[in-house]
Amino acid sequence: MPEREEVALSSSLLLEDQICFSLYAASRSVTAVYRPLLDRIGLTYPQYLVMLVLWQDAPRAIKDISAALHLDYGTLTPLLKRLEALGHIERQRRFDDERTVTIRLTEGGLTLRSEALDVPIEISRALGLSAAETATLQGLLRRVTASTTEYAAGRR
Amino acid sequence: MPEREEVALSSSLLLEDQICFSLYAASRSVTAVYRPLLDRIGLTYPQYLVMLVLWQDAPRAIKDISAALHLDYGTLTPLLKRLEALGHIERQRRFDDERTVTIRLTEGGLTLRSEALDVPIEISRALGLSAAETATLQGLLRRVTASTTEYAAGRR
DNA sequence: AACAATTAACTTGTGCACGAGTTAATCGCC
DNA sequence: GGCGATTAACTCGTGCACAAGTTAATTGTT
Repeated sequence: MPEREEVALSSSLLLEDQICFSLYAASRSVTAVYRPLLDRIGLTYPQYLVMLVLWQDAPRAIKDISAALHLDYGTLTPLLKRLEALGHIERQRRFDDERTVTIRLTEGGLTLRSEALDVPIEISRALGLSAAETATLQGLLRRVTASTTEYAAGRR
Repeated sequence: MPEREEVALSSSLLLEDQICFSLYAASRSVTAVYRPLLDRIGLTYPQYLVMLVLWQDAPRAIKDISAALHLDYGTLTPLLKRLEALGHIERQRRFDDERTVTIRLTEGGLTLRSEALDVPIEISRALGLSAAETATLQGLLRRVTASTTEYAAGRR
């Protein structure tokens, strides 16, 4: 077979062998399921994630939202301004530390939560996994995130 | 406990319960590991995916690249123009069907492959999973992609 | 042969992600 | 108490993703 090159087993460059591609494809495909559901309440997927963080515990500093979602200010600052324009949140400088901006939920932002309650149900249906499989997947994904985060930190 | 609302078990809005977030976080974290590796050969991660597709089988129509990566023309057209500007690919209208644009590898695009050979090795090291775990993860991710794709198609 | 429908690719506009550089407030240290 | 270092947030520029609309070539139907 002269037209097929010999490569080391663990270094295949075939697309379907790359875990990264499965991850990337799955992530985009799941986000695509969220889109029409979130359209109904007027949020994008990253905006929904920020609201999840705030519904869990608000008011919070932007720094804390950043840490929870692993997103930097360059992403969050404009996103939070859009959420503010939508009337879901308010930003406020802290008295005792003028560097910090605190994000609080408005009345509207709080009541939006009840409209989002059925989103996770619909999503878990779309994933088509059993509870056990979901748990396995989540465990593996968390380990991947932890390993790669540490790996990246080690190269800094 | 009056300050903690009662919610149905399967519809938690807690961030850490959302599989989607684990998926989103893992995908971005893995891409972050690729970034410095791909910087060395001057590619972004999506550009690298396109090159993987082409190294596997070129020349190909843009339509085929789109199908392989589940990316639409709005993403691919400018990306391919950048790869062309880098000298890795060439675009060419097909004689027998003037609608189709065929993408072929240049000499430079072909030799780039050898420089990319050690990327997957480094990545699999960074993931920190055994071969068996990697296989399990990939299997679950593929099922998620298949289920969600079908689910989205059913709502069209 | 004529023409409606489909198809491949492109364009435009919006919203992430992220790197790099900037600003202003606070902290640490002498 | 003063001053360099750090920190929180912002800004700017690039490159995806994706929806929606456009264009030109091809196909299918009569």
